[in-house]
Formats: sequence, C-alpha cells, structure tokens
Amino acid sequence: MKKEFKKTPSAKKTPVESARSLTKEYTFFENVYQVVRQIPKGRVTSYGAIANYLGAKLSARMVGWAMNAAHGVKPRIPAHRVVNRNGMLSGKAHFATPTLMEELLKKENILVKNDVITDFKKIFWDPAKELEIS
DNA sequence: GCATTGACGAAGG
DNA sequence: CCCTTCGCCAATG
Repeated sequence: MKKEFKKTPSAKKTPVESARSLTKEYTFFENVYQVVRQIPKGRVTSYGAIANYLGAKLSARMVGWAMNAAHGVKPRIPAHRVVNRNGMLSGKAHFATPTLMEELLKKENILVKNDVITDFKKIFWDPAKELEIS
C-alpha cells in the first residue's frame, strides 16, 4: 500500500483549489508538508494556522489528517512542531513512541508540561504572518 | 452509497 | 471555566 505522491512541478492552482482537489494531481498533503518543513527550529505552529495559511482555515482537520500520512515521507517532516491550538501534543500518540514528540521538542529548548507546550504563545510561528508565499 | 471517524477549532451552554 | 455540539472534508468500514 505504498502510495507515492506525484511530484508537483508547481502549485498552479490556488491553495484553496488545491485543498479541494485532494484526489487530483495536487495533494493537500504536499502543501502541508512544505509549510511544516519550514517551521524554524525551536518554534511551533498549529494545525489551524497551517490550514489558514493554505486558505482552508475551516479545515484544520485536513491538516491533521495530512500529518497522519506524513510518517513515511522521505524528507522528514518535523511533525513534532505542529500541535493543536492549545499547544497540546495531541499527536504524540502517533509517533514511534509516546514520548518521542516531547523528547524532540525538548531538544529544541521547547518545554513541555503535561503534554502542553510551555510559553506556546511566545514560540508560536504563524506561517500566514511569517512566511511569504513563494 | 450511507455512517462513522479524525494529529482541529470555534461557539454555545 | 469546563464540557458539549457542530462544522469542515477526505478516508474508511
């Protein structure tokens, strides 16, 4: 069941359109991956922020869903830098080990307390603000 | 093809 | 302030 993604030469369509054509050439996943990979070390963002950046803020779940498929993706996806709006490690259960996510964050000087990122607001990285559409 | 599920989020009680 | 409900939309049973 190895489903390989077709490489997208470039995003011809708008993010919104891409998001609505998941089953087509361009996948919503790739957009998500690209954003996630650009999250600076030591910073985090939320599913909703990514969704918002992609023009589908009402579909944050799709972002989370996309991450679910990001496990075996070649260029490693720093999924540990993506949490829900509360800064909670909602996806830690999906990592290799339940503690892996927290460990990875810790390595980047991100403190985690009770599955919640401390000072989440401070290290929050909003792609819509910080990232320019290339 | 309908019903349920989700690594979410906002709104309402 | 905590809990429940609803919306979003693709995937899965």
